[in-house]
Amino acid sequence: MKLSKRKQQILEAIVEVHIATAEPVGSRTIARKYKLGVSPATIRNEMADLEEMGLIEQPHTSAGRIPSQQGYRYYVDQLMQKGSLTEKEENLIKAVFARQVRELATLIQDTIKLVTQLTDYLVFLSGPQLENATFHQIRFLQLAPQKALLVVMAESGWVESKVVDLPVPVTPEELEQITQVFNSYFRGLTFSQITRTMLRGVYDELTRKRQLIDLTLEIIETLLTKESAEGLYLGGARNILKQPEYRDIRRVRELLDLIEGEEVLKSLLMETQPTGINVRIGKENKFQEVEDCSVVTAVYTFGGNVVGAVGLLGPMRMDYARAIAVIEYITHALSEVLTRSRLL
Amino acid sequence: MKLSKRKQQILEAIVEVHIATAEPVGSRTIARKYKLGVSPATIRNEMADLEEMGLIEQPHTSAGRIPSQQGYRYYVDQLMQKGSLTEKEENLIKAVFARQVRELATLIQDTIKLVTQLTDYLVFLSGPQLENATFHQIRFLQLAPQKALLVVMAESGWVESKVVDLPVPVTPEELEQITQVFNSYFRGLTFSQITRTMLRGVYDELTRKRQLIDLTLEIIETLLTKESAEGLYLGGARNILKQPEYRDIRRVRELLDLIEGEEVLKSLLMETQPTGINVRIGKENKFQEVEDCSVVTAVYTFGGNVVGAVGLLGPMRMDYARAIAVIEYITHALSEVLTRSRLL
DNA sequence: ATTAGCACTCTTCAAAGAAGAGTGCTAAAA
DNA sequence: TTTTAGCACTCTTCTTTGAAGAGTGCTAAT
Repeated sequence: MKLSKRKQQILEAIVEVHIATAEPVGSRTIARKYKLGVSPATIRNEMADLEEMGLIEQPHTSAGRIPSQQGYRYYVDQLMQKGSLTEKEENLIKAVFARQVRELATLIQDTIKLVTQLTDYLVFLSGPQLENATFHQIRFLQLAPQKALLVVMAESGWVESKVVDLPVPVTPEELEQITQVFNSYFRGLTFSQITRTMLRGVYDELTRKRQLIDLTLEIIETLLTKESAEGLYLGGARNILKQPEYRDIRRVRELLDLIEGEEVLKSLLMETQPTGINVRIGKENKFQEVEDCSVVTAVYTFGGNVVGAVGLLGPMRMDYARAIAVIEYITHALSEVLTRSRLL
Repeated sequence: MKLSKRKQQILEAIVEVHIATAEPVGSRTIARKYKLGVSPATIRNEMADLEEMGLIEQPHTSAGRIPSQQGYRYYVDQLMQKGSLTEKEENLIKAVFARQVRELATLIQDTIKLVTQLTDYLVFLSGPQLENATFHQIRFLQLAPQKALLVVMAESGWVESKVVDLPVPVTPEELEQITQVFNSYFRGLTFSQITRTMLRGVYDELTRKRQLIDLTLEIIETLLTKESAEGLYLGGARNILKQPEYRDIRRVRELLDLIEGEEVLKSLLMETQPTGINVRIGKENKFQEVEDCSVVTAVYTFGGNVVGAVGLLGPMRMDYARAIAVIEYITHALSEVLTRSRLL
């Protein structure tokens, strides 16, 4: 779709003013705020054209115009200036991520909180998936005749374990045999090649030399409070109520349904393309539940592999430039911290 | 506070009708629905008395009456008939709890969902605390010169483990030494006596005899997706919007603040008295944030010890009889399942 | 002690009107 | 041919008004 320079300017003005005010934008407002050197009447003519092209629409006969879904799309693809964070904001992010990271769950919660502070949208994040990690080995630690601890290790250094209630009494030799089988068969494969689901990372902080007893004590403590690395993490639900779109309680209800349902948000993260920032506007989303919302997502990585995604959900009238800038910065920072701290 | 039989009947009528309708209750309504054998005028006189005693109040000069906080309290303590679940509802609960429980997290989520279906209030639940469990032993499994898996066991059978990055290279003998120290010093003490925090349970299902390899595979899978046993679990936020009290977006905002804040809800669960059902009405709650809400909580147990609590939060105009019945039934059922399935 | 009757108060709802914003069209100007 | 001033018209929003309804408190009669 080709637009004259002036039509572009007018469309941009409509989108930007509407994003800022949540109100329909009239020809006078544009003439006043953006000095295009033409009168409102001329702008009106152009607006009639833009409406015919489907880029803007009129809520009712005598209101200003609001961008249509396609209008937003054109804006995002062609007109929008790349946004950036203030130095202060970047420093805030760096400060949070510079802290020594003990627990993956803490890191994720901190990230959510951070994004919550930086935007007024719903923040959602999928915990690291380990599908593409490489199996290293398993080990058994027998605890009782019918009870053992199974330890799973990935080549990256990730280790996880779980108690197994054995169906029958088993000798150490039998356990050893199973271990052999696994380790010879699976070494070097990714977990997704072995099973299908794959999550959870473990790591621990370094402490001083001779304080091994203290350390052990501390480990017991953190062990007992450790949190999941799977599933969906959320924040900012309260923020989104600031948006005038959510003045109607029904919209809020739909939003809470979405949040409690989880599946849609998970799918949105799953579908995220690994390259760049994904922007889905209105009905571009496959899910009916979010067809009047927009979603900005991007993946984050560990050692170059995609392991999860972060998303923002807001009204179509979202500040795309800012949302994109925040998601971009955060996913990069998160990838870096994750890789650096070897939490996976 | 002594009330005549008739005043009691009138107060009960006001509370019950108001709970059902969310509207102020007038003298005529009471005369019509409850056959007290007196005219509206008489009821009006009694209502004037009840108002003077602080049990009911008038939103404005010419509206009906609504119960005051003290009115609800009197109702809950003196007038309310004990509620009960329908057979169908009890069967639903039994059906859910009869399923083989693999994961503690799943059990908790199921419980929340259940209560969400049974009431229209916010459901919140604290995961099992293990403070009062008894330490049994620890074990180390060395994974690398500076890396080991620490396994912690409680006498109840609970086991948890975590990878430890050792600050310096350690010999197996040194690890053995530390193990000895811990096991001799701490055996028989509760975790709260040893450290302060204490959570997380692990268990696994029994499978068939020779399928150890399959089992191991499955364990890897579930291990990688295991979830936290700590913290606060929530549900039913969407439900509570059905309450007319939450037609105002500001109330919803406060509610979301409460949910995202978590601290207040956690405190409410912490403060729950171990005996019976706790009902806190309006300002009886210490927290300003919930001073126009009511909270019904009760603890659940494992092997006789209190390990967590379940709560319902709703408007003061809550159906107390039902809320209490649900919480009572659920906490008992949960305690029983937990103990039976040895998840802790 | 109870009740019928009634004046009074307050809320809620709908209708009506005024104000304001913005458009589209026409005819004139550039 | 493009732009613009002018103006009638439409639609929303806000305020006012008035009527209807619910419920009370008081008084006097039962």
